[in-house]
Amino acid sequence: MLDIQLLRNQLPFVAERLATRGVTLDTAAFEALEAERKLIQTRTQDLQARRNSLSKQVGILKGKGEDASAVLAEVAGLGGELAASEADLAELMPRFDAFVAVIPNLPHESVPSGKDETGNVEVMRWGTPREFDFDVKDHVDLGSNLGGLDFETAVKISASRFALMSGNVARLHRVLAQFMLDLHSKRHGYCEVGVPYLVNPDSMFGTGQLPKFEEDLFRVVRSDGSLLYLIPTAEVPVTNIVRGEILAPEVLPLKFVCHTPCFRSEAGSYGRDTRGMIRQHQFDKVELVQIVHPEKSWEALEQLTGHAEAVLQMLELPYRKMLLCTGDMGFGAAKTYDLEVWLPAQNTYREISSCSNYETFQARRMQARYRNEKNKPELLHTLNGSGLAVGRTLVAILENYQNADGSISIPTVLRPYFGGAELLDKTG
RNA sequence: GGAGACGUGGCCGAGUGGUCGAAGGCACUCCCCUGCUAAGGGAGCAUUCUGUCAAAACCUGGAUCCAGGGUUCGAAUCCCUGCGUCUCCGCCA
Repeated sequence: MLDIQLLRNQLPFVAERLATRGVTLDTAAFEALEAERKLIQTRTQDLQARRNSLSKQVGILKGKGEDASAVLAEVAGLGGELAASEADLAELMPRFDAFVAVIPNLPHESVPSGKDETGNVEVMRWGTPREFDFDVKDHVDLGSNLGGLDFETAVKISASRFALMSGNVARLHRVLAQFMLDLHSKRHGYCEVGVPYLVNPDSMFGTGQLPKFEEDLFRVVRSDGSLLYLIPTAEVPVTNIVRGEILAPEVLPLKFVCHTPCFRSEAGSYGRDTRGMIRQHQFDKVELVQIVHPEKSWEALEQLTGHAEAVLQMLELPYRKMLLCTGDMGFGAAKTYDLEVWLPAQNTYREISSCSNYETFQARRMQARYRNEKNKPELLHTLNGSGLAVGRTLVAILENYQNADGSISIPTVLRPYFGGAELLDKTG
């Protein structure tokens, strides 16, 4: 959420920055809401002040045993007007809040302007795509050959866009997650956390999924009618750890790593990436989250992105690092790097990690603060990034490490997890 | 699932409808005193919104004692609902 004061005081500037994202801020609508708010709120508060002071007088008079009927009559006359004014305010504020809640974050000044993904800027490439002297198979064929990837059975059990992994594929998938957790917790200084996979609407609001993106979520209706949502990313439960908290500055930065399944309805993506594991309703991801001092978030973004890159580098997977342009960034992000891994079967780079600094955008929604040098509560900055998407990493390993006979060489850093083995084949 | 108890500031804890945003204690900050890592004295110490202001500070006012409703001129205090915690029983591990 944006700072209300910024909207009030620098509306043209906000509108201009949002326009770079392709978002049109209805400034006239905001000004109308703000004018109405100011009128109704000040009127309501004046009436409340009057009511409070008269009621206090009643108490004083009665305490002295004197007659309070004159004051009571006066305050009685206020009742209707006050109730009406409070009702007006109660009607207006949700509209006001709803307006502000769907305004995206302002892009950082270092973010290039652009309409869509074609405006993204390649920052660097790492590694060289391998030359194959045989026809490459895609991960679906490779996984099937290994006897461990079965989408038909997954459909029988559940629905399309789910996968059934077994044997060596399931094991490789599990090992990848464990490798990432080990790396981030032992070498990069993150605290591993285990979190609920179902979260309440407040948490979804806090990180920005609600109210605007409900259609992307799976939701669960409980017997009492209340709602829980399946997490679309561990970012939601992990970042919400600090919701409503005022942290002591010395605990910063908080760094969490968390492995969870992620559930996305993928509404609106019909027909895209229908083959294979690239786009699933459920996928595993190891997420990095940092809660930092506001002056430290930009260096933290570089650091966090580097931690995600380290996974790719250690797995020796070629990738490129993209700086997203204004038009391609997510709702709450001020700046985002995407990491894209090379997929031989698609002959292209595909997103495998997205690392963002949200500055105060999520913290304001969550009221996540720390005590600053003046001992006053001040909003934190939040960041998160995939480190990495496990399903897509599995795809990348299968495709990049495939051999002519359909077996898969095991990346060096993973071999300890396989008892030193160097090759995965059907026998697993 | 059944029965009961409870939800107050960073923590503990008082508060039985009226000047309570809230006694007292602990912790913390500042000052004084003190020659010895102790003790004593004084002061301060919730959050948030709003008005004024270019802005900040100050100041004005509103709101907040789990949440949401209700009763009342007035609610931390009474009533209802929900959520949470604890204890006992049942159930399942």
